[in-house]
Formats: sequence, C-alpha cells, structure tokens
Amino acid sequence: MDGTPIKNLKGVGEKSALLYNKLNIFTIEDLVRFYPRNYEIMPKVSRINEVSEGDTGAFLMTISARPTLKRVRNLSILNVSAYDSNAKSPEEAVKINITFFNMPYLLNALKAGSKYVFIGSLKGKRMEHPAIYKPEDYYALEGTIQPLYHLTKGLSNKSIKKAVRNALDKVDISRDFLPLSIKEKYNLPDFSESVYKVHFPRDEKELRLAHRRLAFEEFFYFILLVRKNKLLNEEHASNFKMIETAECNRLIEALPYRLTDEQVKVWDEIKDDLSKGSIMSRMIQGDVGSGKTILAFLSLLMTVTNGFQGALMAPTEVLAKQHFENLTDLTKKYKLPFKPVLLTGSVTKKDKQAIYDDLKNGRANIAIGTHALITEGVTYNNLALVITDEQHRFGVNQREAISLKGEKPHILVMSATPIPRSLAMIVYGDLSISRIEKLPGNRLPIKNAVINPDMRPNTYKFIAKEVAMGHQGYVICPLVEASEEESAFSNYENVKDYTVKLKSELPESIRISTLHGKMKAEQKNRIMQDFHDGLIDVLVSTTVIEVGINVPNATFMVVENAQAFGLATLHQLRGRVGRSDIQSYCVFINTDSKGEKNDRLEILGKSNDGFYIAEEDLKLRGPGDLFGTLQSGELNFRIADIYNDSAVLKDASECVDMIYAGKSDISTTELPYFLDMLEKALGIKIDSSTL
DNA sequence: CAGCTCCATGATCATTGGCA
DNA sequence: GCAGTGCTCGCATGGAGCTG
DNA sequence: GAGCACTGC
Repeated sequence: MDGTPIKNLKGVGEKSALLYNKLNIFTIEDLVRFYPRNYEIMPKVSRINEVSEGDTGAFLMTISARPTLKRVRNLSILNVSAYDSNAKSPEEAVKINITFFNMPYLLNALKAGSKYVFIGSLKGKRMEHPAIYKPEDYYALEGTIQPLYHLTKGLSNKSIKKAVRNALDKVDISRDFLPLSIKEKYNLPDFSESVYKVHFPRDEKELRLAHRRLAFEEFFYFILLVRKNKLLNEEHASNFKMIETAECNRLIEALPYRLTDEQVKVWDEIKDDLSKGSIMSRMIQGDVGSGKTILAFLSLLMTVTNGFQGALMAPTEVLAKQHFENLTDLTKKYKLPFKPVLLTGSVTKKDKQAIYDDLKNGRANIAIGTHALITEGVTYNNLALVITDEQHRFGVNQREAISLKGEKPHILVMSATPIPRSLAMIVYGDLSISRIEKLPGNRLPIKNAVINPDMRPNTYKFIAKEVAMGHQGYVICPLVEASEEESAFSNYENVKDYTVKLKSELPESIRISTLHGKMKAEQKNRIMQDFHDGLIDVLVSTTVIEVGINVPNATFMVVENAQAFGLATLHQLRGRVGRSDIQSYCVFINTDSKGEKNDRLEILGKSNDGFYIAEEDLKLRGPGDLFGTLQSGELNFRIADIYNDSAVLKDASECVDMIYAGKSDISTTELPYFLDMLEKALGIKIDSSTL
C-alpha cells in the first residue's frame, strides 16, 4: 500500500500534517484507514411547515436583506432574515430569522437575494447556527450518508473529509489480504471498495456491507494471532515446572472461610497447569467479589514455594497498592514466605533502583505493580508466573510481549468483565478459561426489583426501614445537576435536587450526603471515608462511586431512571451492594414512559450473574445496532466491535477454524500467496501441510 | 490533576394570543 | 527559500467525561 | 484570518 507521508497530499501542509499526527495519522494509508467515528444522514430539502418543531431539516431559503451585525461585549451576533425560496411570491413566503454567533465574516458572505440551503432545527421561526450550503452543492448531498471523523483542535470534519477523498483517489489499495475463496464464501466485497464505501457509502446497505468486510478482516487476523499464541504456548515446554507444596494447603486450611466448590475446582486446574510442564495461559473470569484474588495469591504462593518469582499486574496504581497491602497482611498473618515489592509509576527513581536490584538478585520474590512491571527494564531472577488483574487493558499483543520477554513465564489473567461465553471462547482463544459463577457461600444473592415511578413512595419507606436497621445504601442518579434547557436528559433525576427531595421525604434523623464526579478528589475521598465509617446513611451519587469501594454494611441501592444506563453499568453498580452476609436489595426505577427498555431491566431483575446478563444483552441487540457505540476499555479494534459485530466475529472464527482444520476452500493457486502474506505481514506461520 | 475532545450554548426587542 | 496572490474553510467558551 | 498551492524570484 502507500506509506507516503500525509504531507504529500494536496491540501495538507506542515501545520495540518502535525495535527494529523496527533490523530495517529502519518501516512496516506493511515488516513485512508482512519474510519469514521459515526455518520450523519443529510436530510432532504423540505418546506418549513413540513418539518415539526425541534427536528432538523434542510430548507432552501433566500436571503431577504443584508444581515445585521451586533456586538455585545465579546460576542458578535449576526442576524439574517430569509424566506422560503419555494413560495409563490416573496410576500406570502414564510420568513425566518437566522442567528450566528461569532461569525462576523458571514456578513459579506451571505448576500441579499441569493439562495442557500440551511440545515438546522427550527425554534418557532428562528434558527441558530444552521450549516450553510450552496444549493447546487447540497442537492448532490441530499439523502446521502456522510462520515463524521474524530477531530482534534484545528482540524475540521470538512477538511478531513476532503483529505480522505483525495487520499482515496491517490492511494493504491488494490491489495487484498483475504483470499478470494473466503470473500466469496462469506460474501465480502473487495478491500479497496470497502474502504472507499466505509467513508462514502451511497446508502446504508453499502455501508453495512463495507463495515462487515473490514470488521471481518480485522477479526480474522486477530484470531489468527490468538491462534498462533495458543500454539506457541502449547508447543513450548515450561522451564518452571512446579510441584504442589504443603504451604498452599496450609493456607487454605487456615483461612477464616472455606473455598467454594468452584474456587477449589479452578485451583485444581491451576495447580495442574503449573505442574504439568507446559506453559500455563489461563484466564479466570468471575464477577467482582467472586474470590479470584485468593486464587491469585495461592498461585503466587505455589510459585514462591517452588523457589521462583511471581508478578502481579493491576490496571491502576490504586489497585496495585491494594493488592500489595492485602498480600502483605496475608503474609504477616499466616507467616507466608512472600517477600513482595511494590513497583508503580510513582515510586522514586532511587527506590526503583533498589527494587530492581532486589528482583534481579532474587531478594524479592513477588513484584506487584502496574504495567511498569514488564515494560520498563526490569529484569527478574527467575520469573515463573505473571498474573494480570483486569485483562482488558492488556490485549493479545501484551500477552505476546510477556511471553517474549526472556524465559516464558506462566500466565494467569483475572477478569471481571462479563463477556458472553460464546465470544470469550473466540477472543480469548489462546487462554484456557475458568469461570467462577457463584459467589462465596456467605453472600446472599441480591434481591432485585424493577419498578415504576409511582412506586417511589414505597421505595422511600423501604430506605427508611433499612436505615432504621442500621444499614446504609446508595441512590444513583444519571445527572449531576439540572440542566437549564430541555434536552433528551432533562427528565432525568440529578444528584443535587434529588438529595434535597430525599431529605424532605425521609425522616430527619437519616443522614444523606452526595457524591459526584465534579467534586474535588479530596472532598470525594472524605465523603467516601465518612460513608465507610458509617457517618452517612444514604449516599446520593452519580455513577462515579469508585469501583473497588467496599462497604459491606451497604445493603440497598436505588437506581433512578435506570433505563438510561447500559446493562453493564447497572450490573457494575449493583456490585457495590451485597458484599456481606446481610441481605441486600437493588431497586431499578424505570421512568421510560413507553416502557421500551423494560426488557433489559427485566434481565437485571432476574439475575445477578454478570455472564448471564452479558449473554442476554447480546441477544437483545439487533443485528448491527447503530454504528459508533464503541465499547470503552474492551478489546479495541480499529473498526470492529465484538458486541455489535458479534455475528462477523463468529464467521471469522469459523473461517480460521476451517483453515487450521485443513478444510478451507482456499484454492491451491492462491494458497502460497496467502501463506506468504501471513508470514510477511503478520509473522504468522501456518504449517501448509495441515491445509 | 492536567489535558483533550465533544457538545451545547450564546442577546434582545417585538410580536402574538389568550384571558380577565 | 521567500514574498505575493488567490483559494478554501472558518466561532469561542465552559462543562462533561475520558486518559495519562 | 490561517494554511496551502502556486507563481515568480
């Protein structure tokens, strides 16, 4: 393809090249593969009275007089009056007023008598900031789907669009990484065509097809990589073969609780992996609170007692510190042979050096920290086990990086991200998966209720009752404070007003406080601390309540406007209660008048199992719900999304399976080319004798 | 905490229509 | 490399939410 | 008005 620098494109000079660099675009190819973030449909031109109040429309208007320009302090205001160009006579034409702020140059651009298409929403007979098109330009765009790109300050959507168009003309994207037979089988268009159409589709059908094609390719190569990792690990004997040690059993016996059957089962699997002589790559999936951490500690214990080192990586410093403290406590309490060090970004250089030394000569046998554990120049004496907590930040490539780092350690991944089983098997295909589905025995399942707004009084009574029993709880609202203007969210409850409301609804003795993202960190911490110490009974909050915050005495949660949240978020939120042996409750208030999203809430009402919820959630999605709902944090693909494109993911997986099973229809003529390409482009080797 | 992107917002007078 | 011309595209600010 | 292409030096 084309590695020519972006600067060589017409219209892109020094300055904008730098801006493109900010978006990670350096070459023309990068630009061409800078896929839209979303799309907009250009409305068809209509008459004023054909569009209902508040909706966006396109109107052909004639400017009736030279615009007027006013200044108020630093604000320049431009008013334009225009009338419907299609009216039989100017006298009876509908007149509207259009306002632009801070765009004084339009004064001379919009000439009296000339016609333009304005796109915007009418408020009565006024519009603010419509987009302006010359009629002849707009008729070419009418009804089309236009791309919306990620921007950076200084680059407009328009300029990127233009640059992409140029680039598409210029660059040669005739290469195609998918063999013909596969394309035919799965009905996938050519690469070049797809790239073009994902930017500039003629209609939705074309867009979907192009998107599917590109997603397929992305998944396809991803899965090949995963597969390669899997083989790599299976093939190689481990240098760290372990044996079961008495210490582990001693710890299990000494713990104040018993491991659940599932935990025992997973522990057996881990022991087996570690002792059988090949490299372990295992993932433990389990909801928050399912008891993964103790299994991680046990694995580390086994490693240490075998005379090796272990590392535990957490996604954030805070979590790393928590792990470190927990492990240190455990070490003291049960006299375990751990000699842990904490290694995070904020450790000073001097201390770091000492830690490096300890790890290198083996004086420390456990390293706990963030990403820094593997990326920086840390060397270990005999690192045998790497555990990563919260997989999602460490993709396959990192997994590969870990195993490439000198001696290949065993890898254990812990994840609380509930991914439907069917998808997990594909995406984590290089890992053996263990699941912990039941919560530890002393935890009672949370009782859920999905209710209508008119049940609120009962809810308040319920809150009062719980508090009277000495319990605490949360009330979650979608917004921080009321927005002045009406918008899609204006009907939602907000933290500030709701606190006031609750105070009046509940007995005065109940201590209510608020927490939201706009507060200073220090203030937030204090409130969390107070809540933790039982000085607050009810905490009204947005979704900021820290993940990992653990207040066992919190037994109830009320979620206002529950339908406004995603299932995953709600499930995550609910995880804040039910953290002890006291019965906990979660109330979802559904204020959706049409009752449309009830399905999703019903799922939550029915089950506390994150995996079940994820599975059902997936079923509820239509084939390809809107584009542009990128899951954050999840395995990030350029264009594909494992949820929205789950069908494509399955196709691609099946396709790779066929290839490995030697059942692919790749013709013998293109096979060598395909294998060659795989190896050169991606370093993936497939033994051609299996094909 | 900082830095960034996205998104909504931004100023009146005058006019209008319903109701006491 | 620099100066001059003519082209296209162009707002500024603050809160919200995300990431390093 | 900023950036850019293009021209002419």
